[in-house]
Amino acid sequence: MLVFRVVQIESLKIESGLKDRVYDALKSAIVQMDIYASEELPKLDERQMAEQLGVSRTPVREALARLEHEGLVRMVPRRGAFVVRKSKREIVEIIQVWAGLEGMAARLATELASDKELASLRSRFVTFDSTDKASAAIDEYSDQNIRFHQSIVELGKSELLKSMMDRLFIQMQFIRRHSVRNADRTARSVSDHILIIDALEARLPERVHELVVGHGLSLAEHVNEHIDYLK
Amino acid sequence: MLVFRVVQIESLKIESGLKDRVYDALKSAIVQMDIYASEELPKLDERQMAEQLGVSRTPVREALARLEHEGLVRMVPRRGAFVVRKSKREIVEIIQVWAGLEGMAARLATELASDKELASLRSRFVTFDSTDKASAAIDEYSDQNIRFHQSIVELGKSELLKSMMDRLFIQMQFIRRHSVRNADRTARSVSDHILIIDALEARLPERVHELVVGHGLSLAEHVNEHIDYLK
DNA sequence: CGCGTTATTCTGGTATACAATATCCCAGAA
DNA sequence: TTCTGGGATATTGTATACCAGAATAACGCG
Repeated sequence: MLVFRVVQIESLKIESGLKDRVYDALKSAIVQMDIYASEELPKLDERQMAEQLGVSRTPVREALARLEHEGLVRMVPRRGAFVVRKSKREIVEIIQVWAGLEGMAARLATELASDKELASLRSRFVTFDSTDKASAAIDEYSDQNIRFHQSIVELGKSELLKSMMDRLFIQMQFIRRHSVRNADRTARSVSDHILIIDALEARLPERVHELVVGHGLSLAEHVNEHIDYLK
Repeated sequence: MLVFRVVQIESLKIESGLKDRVYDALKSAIVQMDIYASEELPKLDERQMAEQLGVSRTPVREALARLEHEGLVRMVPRRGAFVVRKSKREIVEIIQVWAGLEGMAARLATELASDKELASLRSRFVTFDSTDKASAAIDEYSDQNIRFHQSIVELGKSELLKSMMDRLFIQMQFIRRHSVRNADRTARSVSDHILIIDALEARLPERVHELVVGHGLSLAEHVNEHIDYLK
């Protein structure tokens, strides 16, 4: 049985230690990698990475452990760390969970978001795309799309919700780069967004929840049916 | 003559390293602690714990890092690791997220659960409580209640969903021990469960989703209004 | 006698050393 | 020539050593 000493905690200072910088470096490196390009899984060498970053293996291992917990990396005992390649099923699960969480965020937003915030949401996302969706910048629309969903999360005003969705979002980055830019889906997406904003302004929690979840699940279904480069 | 079958070793290999055992030991120790009993936060001393467990500090630190990531422990740079005490707001957020995920699980279950599984769900959870809810075992009902919700999660058949809810569940353990056993809530809970099972059997995704979410959120509200020992 | 300053100690963060084991290559036999 | 087995090598897992900063105690000054 473990015995713990008891102390009083006073200040909670937040310093970004070495391991955090290593973590950030590794994460961005991993996200940048094109996982689905080669057949072989890239292996992450601790020594090599430590040397490249100019630190010892210790913070590298801590960073890898965090990345493993977030699902970006798999550490096999005595074998090393590997970047994980998600199966289609796993990707679909991620999107489904995302949908559930975003739905809850939107639901909470009907109680917690101010009129001003909702007005801002509408002005930022409705005026822009609906007019010239067919024009040029599909990438720009894609960014806009992401910002819309992240705004929804913000309006839910739940730190936990936000942090969990951030973690899932990292995983979705992989897919986003490859995701088909489907004009049909884009159009439907825009109209869905309008419906969602309407329901938010009408303060209808159940309806918003259902709209957001349905919107998210349609993406899951689309990925499940049309994305074939995933095993 | 002996013939050996060729097996896939990777899936069978269950090597629990030293850090995993340390992790399990720490987690159970922390969960057992009564966090809200004393005013002071227990501090976790790395050296002391390493000595008690007969290992070096390294695996202890790795275990602490994992626990921090799961939200049970907070590591303050150069100050040490502390068991976290959740604020009421954080508890409410946990329950809300839980509700969102469980709702999604139930929704998925309307497509993925077999008739047999749903029948089993009904037989296990309806017959039992509705008759003698006022009788004796409130604790037993509480366990039954948990099993019901975990069954819902299982039926969603999403590993990700399950793992995320397991993590949240650990956090809720703290609260559960203190949670008020309210007869009124218990009664409503039972009838809610019946409605949920009905909707599952009717394969109505939106309705099940809404029922489960509503059920979960009612707990969040209850905690928010009636639990005062949380700061 | 009390408060502020400084010195010591204690603890966590990082680096490094050691041990265990998986991988790889080559030699020898079928 | 190919397959198997054993050893060399490389890499991870764990332990220990060292360093920096914070908590604490001791000391001196008002």
